[in-house]
Amino acid sequence: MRLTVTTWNINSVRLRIESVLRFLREAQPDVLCLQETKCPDELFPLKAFKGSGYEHIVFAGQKGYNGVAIISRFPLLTRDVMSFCERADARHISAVLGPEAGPAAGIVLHDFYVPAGGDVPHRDLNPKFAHKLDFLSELRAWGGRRVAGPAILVGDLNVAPLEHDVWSHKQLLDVVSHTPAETEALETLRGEAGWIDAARLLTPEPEKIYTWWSYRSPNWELANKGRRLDHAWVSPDLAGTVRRVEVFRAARGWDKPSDHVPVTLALEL
DNA sequence: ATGGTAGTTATACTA
Repeated sequence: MRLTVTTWNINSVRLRIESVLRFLREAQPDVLCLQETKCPDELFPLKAFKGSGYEHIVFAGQKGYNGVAIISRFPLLTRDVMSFCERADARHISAVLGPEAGPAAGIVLHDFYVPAGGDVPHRDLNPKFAHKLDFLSELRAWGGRRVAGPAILVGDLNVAPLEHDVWSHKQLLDVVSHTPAETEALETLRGEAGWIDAARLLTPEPEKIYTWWSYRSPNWELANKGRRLDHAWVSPDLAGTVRRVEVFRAARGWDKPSDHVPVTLALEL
């Protein structure tokens, strides 16, 4: 079977609910993992998904900031939420695909939203950057222990780890999301835990891949000063099943867009 | 070299 899992930082699920439904109609992934839903649980737009074919939804939100959700065609088991840095931030949710998913049953889905880290890339000057580095350290401590059995980790990791994950490696070396402190931390924790970067498995460097274009840059399409902040990783046992990683760039040009676009991982199981 | 935009929420804050 073909299993498709999309990750998308939606930057307010309520404001962009019509874009979410449009994407589901057009791309029809099996699972959609959202970040930055910016929505308290009691206000999550569950009813909007009724009748859409996506009846299995887990979410963890908070007022105003952060928030993650997994929206699935297949039943989801064992919703789990981890907290990092001793904060109540809604930055992770996981679930397991149920028996109805056939060959995909039992795959663990992790949906992450890593802190953006503010503007100044120095831990002593910027508590938000310190929080980001601490979050990555905790992710490293967690990842090494927990990857056993088939698993997929997706999300807005807010780091563009490789040289060709940004429009200009040299110009972004001191810009938060591409500093060596972040890129080395992310690559180290990924490697130690054995996660495979699915996008780079199929599209190795030096080909550029971007999934985010700043709101602050006019003419995003022409300037194309993007970064690859959104990732899809698979456990080693799934590496041989990766068939496609698609960046849905068109969504950046939709009305009232998110600054991130959907990224869809396709596995043949 | 700087400031640029967007969302939530109602004032700064986060990105």
